[in-house]
Amino acid sequence: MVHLHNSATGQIEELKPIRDGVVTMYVCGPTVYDVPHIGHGRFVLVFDILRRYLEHQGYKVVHVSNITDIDDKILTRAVRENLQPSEIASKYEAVWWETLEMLNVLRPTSVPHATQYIDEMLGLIQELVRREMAYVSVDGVYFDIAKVSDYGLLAHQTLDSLRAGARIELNENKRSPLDFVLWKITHNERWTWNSPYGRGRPGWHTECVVMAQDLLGESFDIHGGGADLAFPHHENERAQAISLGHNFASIWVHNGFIVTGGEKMSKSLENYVTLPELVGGSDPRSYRLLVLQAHYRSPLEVNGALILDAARALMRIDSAIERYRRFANQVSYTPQPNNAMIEAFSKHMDNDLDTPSATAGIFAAISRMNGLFDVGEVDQGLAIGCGIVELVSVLGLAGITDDLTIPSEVTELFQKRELARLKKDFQTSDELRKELLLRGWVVEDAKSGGILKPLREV
RNA sequence: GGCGGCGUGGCCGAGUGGUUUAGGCAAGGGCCUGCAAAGCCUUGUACAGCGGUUCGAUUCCGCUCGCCGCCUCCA
Repeated sequence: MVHLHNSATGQIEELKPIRDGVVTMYVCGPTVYDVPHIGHGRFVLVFDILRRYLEHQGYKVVHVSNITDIDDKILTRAVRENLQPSEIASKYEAVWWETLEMLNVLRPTSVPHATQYIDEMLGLIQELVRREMAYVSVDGVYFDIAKVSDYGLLAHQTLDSLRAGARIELNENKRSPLDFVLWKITHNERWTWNSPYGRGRPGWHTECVVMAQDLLGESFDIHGGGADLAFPHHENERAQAISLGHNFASIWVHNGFIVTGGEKMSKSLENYVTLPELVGGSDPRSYRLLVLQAHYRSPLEVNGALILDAARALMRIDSAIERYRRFANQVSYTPQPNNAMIEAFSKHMDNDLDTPSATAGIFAAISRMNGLFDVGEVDQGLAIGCGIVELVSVLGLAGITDDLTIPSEVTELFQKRELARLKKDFQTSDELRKELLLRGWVVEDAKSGGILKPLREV
């Protein structure tokens, strides 16, 4: 049974899908006005891992993640780059998907765009106004948070303490500083839509409510995003949905931040690193492993040295899997995974996605498998190795170069070296080994003969 | 000011009232090897400080110090 921490209750709760066998999950996606940074990478990886695990457990996962393609930041950027806002959005959305592909992140099952939902948003706003949950002011339509009795649920604060701490500029047009805009009336701006309230554009908090409910229904299982989205974004989404009498999300899942030098990574500081920079410089799986080795709700330190550490750890996984395959090719049966290890893995993952323990289990299994192969216990080693392959794949860590082809000149050089080595002509064999290394191939001499492996740069 | 979290061995990072105190990387030693690589074995005796509860606390409680996040756009 999968259990997850619910930000709404502060408790770890059992995931009880509304529909048997199907998990409906909405994850707040990016506003596409710039290249994604490693913070985006974390939330994407965390929810990708959750999804892969749920699918491994036999659930069908309906995974919706939006693209916010209308926002003040996009407009600002459009001016700066001298492009249309829609051009900015599609440009950075393209970068977004390219980067996620490098990270081996599964595409959501649906990717709604805010601009495709303007009519639906207006419909929701009108309904909120009709129910007197929202009011029309001179510069827009505002949601009246005082009408929601448990406003502050996700912030874990009372209305009074939220009010006391509010740092929002006073706005004469709002009844409470915490009221948020549903429809922003803007004249003389190029990217606006008609509405009963005047030309303008929707507020950010409305789009996710509309899109989530359109694609997942009035109630769904998981709503996720970064920890900073809990308040006010998710609070405000929830306020709108429950104002319509809907249950909305059952479990709210929020991931922790990326920190560098102990501080939250942000654009205003110099600790800002873009995702393409990070994953482009080395094996993109390194970042995924780093994310896996910390709990998703903890802050996570990321820097170049740690990425290198993870890359080395990845080599351990890869060479273990290569070793498993060599042994698997020598037996006449198809190995089956060791059950105990799969069960232990699931037990950890079921416990609020305890990926640190789950990955530790994989590394422990690698040691065991190697030990078994070392002493000739091939069958037991294969069962464990088979489990390793399965679990590594569940976590999205499977190597990209699994089915590698060896160029014929490399094979030739390798065979020459084997011969030289058999003749104990170590000088020649060492030269050939160097030659192969220059071509990107490593030779390891085992008892049974040389093994050719692609060179992995760290 | 309000709310929440954290301080673990060289680094990252889990976890737990006491049996073997994860895991990764790095470091030392050993085995294997023509050399290497990979692998295996092994060492490090960590839990901010001060009190309290307890037979026993890193783990529970209190206080102190330090750090961080949210309360505004933000993954």
